[in-house]
Amino acid sequence: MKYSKQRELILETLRQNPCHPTAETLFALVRQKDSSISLATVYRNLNQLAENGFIRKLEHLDNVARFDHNLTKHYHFICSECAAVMDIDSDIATDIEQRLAEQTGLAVEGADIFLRGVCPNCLKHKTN
Amino acid sequence: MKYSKQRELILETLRQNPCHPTAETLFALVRQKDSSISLATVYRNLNQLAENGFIRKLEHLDNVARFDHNLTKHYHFICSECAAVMDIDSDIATDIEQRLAEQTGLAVEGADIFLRGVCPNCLKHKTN
DNA sequence: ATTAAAAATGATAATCATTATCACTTTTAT
DNA sequence: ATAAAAGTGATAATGATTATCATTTTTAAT
Repeated sequence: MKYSKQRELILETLRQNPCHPTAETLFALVRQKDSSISLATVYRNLNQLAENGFIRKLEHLDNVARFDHNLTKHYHFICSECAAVMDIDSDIATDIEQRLAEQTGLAVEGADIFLRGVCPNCLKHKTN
Repeated sequence: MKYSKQRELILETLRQNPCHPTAETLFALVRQKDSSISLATVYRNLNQLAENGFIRKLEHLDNVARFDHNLTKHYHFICSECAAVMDIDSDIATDIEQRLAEQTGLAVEGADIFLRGVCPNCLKHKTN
């Protein structure tokens, strides 16, 4: 992977916005700093950064891919009202991969846990 | 929801094919019984059946929606080689929703757990 | 049984996130 | 300094899904 200033800007912007943004959201943010950057470049670099382990691609939260700068083991909570994403500590399901491997003999590579619900902010504003 | 013979055929076909098929796969299967059924009808009815709780829509396994006739609480394992989907008993992560609610105070509505790995069949055929 | 409104269908166009293409530019190892 | 490799911007293509719409089917009331 050769250096590019666009990629550096994209990574920096993701790290400054730990809200699990989509490629489109990041594109808008990055455009503020580099008005000529292309959407294709954002997509390309986000995928490449994820493939090389610099960021995490969350493909299955939404129907859009979201990107996460946080590489530590954790899961995600998505608000069914506002679609905000929160990190959830991995100790809510300890050793789930190991347990599955033991119980079933399957070759488990990883686990993704997505929790759905209403975030505190939306709960506060709900009338019903 | 008014009766339709197309919807009945779609539901019946899904129940006979518990392999978590996509809409396209079901379309091909259903076409064998009703050669004039439309792809739009398959999509429409699968969504409607899921909305009404007759089936489950698995939107976040793949980048395609898959449909599950099994309404009991369970999670999924997807093979990274062949994309086959297996049901995983929910006791691998007991009370995960309740634990999260207690630990964080979040209003948890549900949990989806996706396990990734290699299925027994692919493992057998892997050379490396 | 008849009928009229509501819902469903089939065909196909539209949408939307993402990827592919390609001429041109930047990076980097020599 | 330079040439190959990799990256970029613009835009076309893709593919799953949804929307549209004229026609048909279902269903509840007469």
